[in-house]
Amino acid sequence: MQDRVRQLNPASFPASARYVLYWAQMNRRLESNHALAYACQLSRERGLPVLFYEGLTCSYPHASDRFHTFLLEGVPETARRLHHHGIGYVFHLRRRHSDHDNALYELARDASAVVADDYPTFVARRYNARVPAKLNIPYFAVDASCIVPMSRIDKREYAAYTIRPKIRKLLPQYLVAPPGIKPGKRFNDPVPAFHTSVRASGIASLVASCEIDHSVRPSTAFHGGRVEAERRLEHFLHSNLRRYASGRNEPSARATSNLSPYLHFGHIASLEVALAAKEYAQEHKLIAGEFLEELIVRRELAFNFARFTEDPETLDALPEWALRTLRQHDPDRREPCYATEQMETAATHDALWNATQNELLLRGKIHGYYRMYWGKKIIEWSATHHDALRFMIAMHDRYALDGRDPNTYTNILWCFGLHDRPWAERPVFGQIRYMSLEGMKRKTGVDAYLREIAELQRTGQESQTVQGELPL
DNA sequence: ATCGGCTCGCGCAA
DNA sequence: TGCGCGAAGCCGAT
Repeated sequence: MQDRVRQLNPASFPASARYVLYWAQMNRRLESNHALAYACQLSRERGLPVLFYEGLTCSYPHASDRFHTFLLEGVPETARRLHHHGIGYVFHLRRRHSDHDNALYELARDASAVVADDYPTFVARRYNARVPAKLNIPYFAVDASCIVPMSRIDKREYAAYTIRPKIRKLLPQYLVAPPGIKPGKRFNDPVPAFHTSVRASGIASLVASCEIDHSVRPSTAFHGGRVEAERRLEHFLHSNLRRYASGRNEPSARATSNLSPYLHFGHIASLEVALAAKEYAQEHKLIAGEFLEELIVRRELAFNFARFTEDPETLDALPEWALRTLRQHDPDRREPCYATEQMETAATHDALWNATQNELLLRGKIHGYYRMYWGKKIIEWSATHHDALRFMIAMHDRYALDGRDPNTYTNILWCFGLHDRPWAERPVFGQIRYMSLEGMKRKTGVDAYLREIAELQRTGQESQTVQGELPL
């Protein structure tokens, strides 16, 4: 556990306190959560109960019905499970910009310590840089997101091939069930007035009452929450794991896990998914290697990148050769060259690209393989490389349920050469790897994907099954 | 249908 | 210091 815990301020424990406070910034689950387990460990050592705090504000960029709905859909189940374990729960919904935004500090006043997520992007990164110094109680950040703790890799890795042997070597030590949730005492205090009770039937009206962007509708495909995450994992294991290796780069086969939104919102842990996939593969004589490579090696490479990068949202983070070649080709003429509105509304000349953009607009996620194509074409059609990067990040921030994640930035910057190698020089891209529509047509079922997305656009409904897949 | 070249630099072996 | 090889490819030659 010590590999996962960092105290981010010099404060010591106060003489008296009412609880240990767990601040669920990213990991909103009870299961397979080293951070919550650490809060429970402290609570046992100090004979205190645990209070689980989760906040949702209207004020972060691109707050919308899509993100609010997904997050709120997880809240009733979280409340139920916490109650069952005797852990207190405060959920604070800041609906208006004028509402008070002091919940964490108010709760910390009666706390013995704060335990938060060690997470290298988005709000958690900013909070962990700012908040600990303002508290006079210990503030611990716990790595509950990676299987091999980020602290075990001591430098920024160059590519998958350099981190892979390190992870393989450490994996036996960490691919094990984490400590359980046993608080030192049951939480019995009344919850503060700013707690918001959420019922599944009330989510739509709650979302409507928030000062957020109501034009970004909830995803057609993904509902949030622990129960939904577990259901998708089961579905993946039974229906898709055996064809993952052959079908993962065939979007119309729908052979991937679709767990990235749940991993990002912390409804499920990659550790649980990995253990479940390994066990299922053993029982059913399958090979889970390719899936585990994606889930562990490449995901943790992304966390390693974000952790060791000053600002993962800029091109500065690229390797020297990529920066050099991009700089050289930035003045190249783009043909066509689209304004961002034209791309955002999926109105380019390229039907496949438009479909990937529509998938993002409607589902809130693009299939991993087509997302590379999506990004490469944005580089090809944007006035500058800087514009291309800004647009890709903005699209994920605004529409993607798996956006703002280390994986997001790594996948986007991969399109600019990160973790990749140079290739034959060409206009606009320089030595950055190029991808073509012809390649996509040759290697994937573009027509089937176009039909699927067109159907989704027409009906607003997901068609439930494809060949080889069991009903969800 | 398949193959090699494209091109840089990391990390290990020596 | 030398050498093998790498997150998803392209392209032209055969």
